[in-house]
Amino acid sequence: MVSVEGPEIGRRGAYAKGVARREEILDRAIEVFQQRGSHGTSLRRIAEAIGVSHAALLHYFDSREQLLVAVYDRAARRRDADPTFPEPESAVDVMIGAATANAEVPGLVELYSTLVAAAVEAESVVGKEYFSARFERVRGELADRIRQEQADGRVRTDIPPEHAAALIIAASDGLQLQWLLEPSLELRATLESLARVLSP
Amino acid sequence: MVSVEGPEIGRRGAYAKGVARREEILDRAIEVFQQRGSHGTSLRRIAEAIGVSHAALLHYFDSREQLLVAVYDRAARRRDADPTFPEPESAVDVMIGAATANAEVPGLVELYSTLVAAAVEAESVVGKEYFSARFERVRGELADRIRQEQADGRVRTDIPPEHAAALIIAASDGLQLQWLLEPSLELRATLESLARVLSP
DNA sequence: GTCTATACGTCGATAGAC
DNA sequence: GTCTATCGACGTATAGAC
Repeated sequence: MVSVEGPEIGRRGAYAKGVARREEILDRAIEVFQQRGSHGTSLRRIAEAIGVSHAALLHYFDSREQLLVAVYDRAARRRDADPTFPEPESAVDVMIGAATANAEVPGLVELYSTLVAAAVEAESVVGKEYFSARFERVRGELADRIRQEQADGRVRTDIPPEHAAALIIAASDGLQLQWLLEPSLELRATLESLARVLSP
Repeated sequence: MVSVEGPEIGRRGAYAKGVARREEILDRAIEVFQQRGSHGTSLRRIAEAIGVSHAALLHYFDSREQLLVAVYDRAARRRDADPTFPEPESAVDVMIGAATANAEVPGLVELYSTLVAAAVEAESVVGKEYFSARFERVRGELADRIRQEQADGRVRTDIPPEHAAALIIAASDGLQLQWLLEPSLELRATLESLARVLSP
């Protein structure tokens, strides 16, 4: 899982449909995923937890996948906006911060993994668009940071910034998966080892 | 996706049920996934492609998930046994070889991603067991290799072998996901950059 | 705009006949 | 060993109440 903003998901027009109610639903849905992960999160069960019919959810979202992406997007924005979060000092710190924050909400990491896996399938439209854009944006931002850090002599210069960016994201995502299956894995320390080999 | 062997999946007893027929089914199913990825691979559609009823598949496999894991396992064993595969020179080469071989069968990478994502969910029993064991085994094997390479002065010694092993797997898996969403990503070159920063 | 009711087709899984 | 029949749950779609 990975940080950063972008245009909001699944809002058809600026004020199409009840924005407040929509966000209320997303907030309730976030709680559901925090509690249950991706298990038992059919449209019908989410609707039940919120206290509406499943058809009501489809009044605000075109499909289950769009709802799930919107849930993840809102949860990610909220985390990125968290003021208690220390400003990261380096590109790797960005991912260490995000990954260790995620470690406290495994349900949302599950949601992220599920959605990315679904996004690579041919029939995924919303997810493919969202995560393609997200990966590209985060890679670009990290690459910019790394370029600057290389200029400052804080990162080795024998690796292209784009490679370093893609590797940092991949390591973070991949390690979180391994950690979900084996919680004794040293998530933070392993990412710090990556930071070490990237420094000159 | 990642290499290496282990005990076979979902075989109840040594010669329980028709082993030959079972393997026949798996081979046909591998073709289905190579062609369609994970899309359109319900039990019923796989059964249709093979020419049997979906209930017949459940005669050989306890559940759809078990079938899928067995399909992936068989495909992975076959690739690992491929004699045209050059013997890897280093731990990172192991993953570079596997990742670039996978690049020719995106359908099986999709299957892998889907299964790992499903394995982290609470209701997954077969998948959780299989991929936990697989990750642990591959981490152990890579860590052994890296320990040796550190002793030989071919890998920097300021990173614990276990961290390097987990990072190499994570980078390989995570990059394959990014590559599926953005095929212009330089999969092989990026992994080679990882090899470079790991060398002294 | 918000929502319920309802129906359609598909899914994984099970039971039992041949 | 393989089938058909059937089950409950699912995502999606539509009609229409308020």
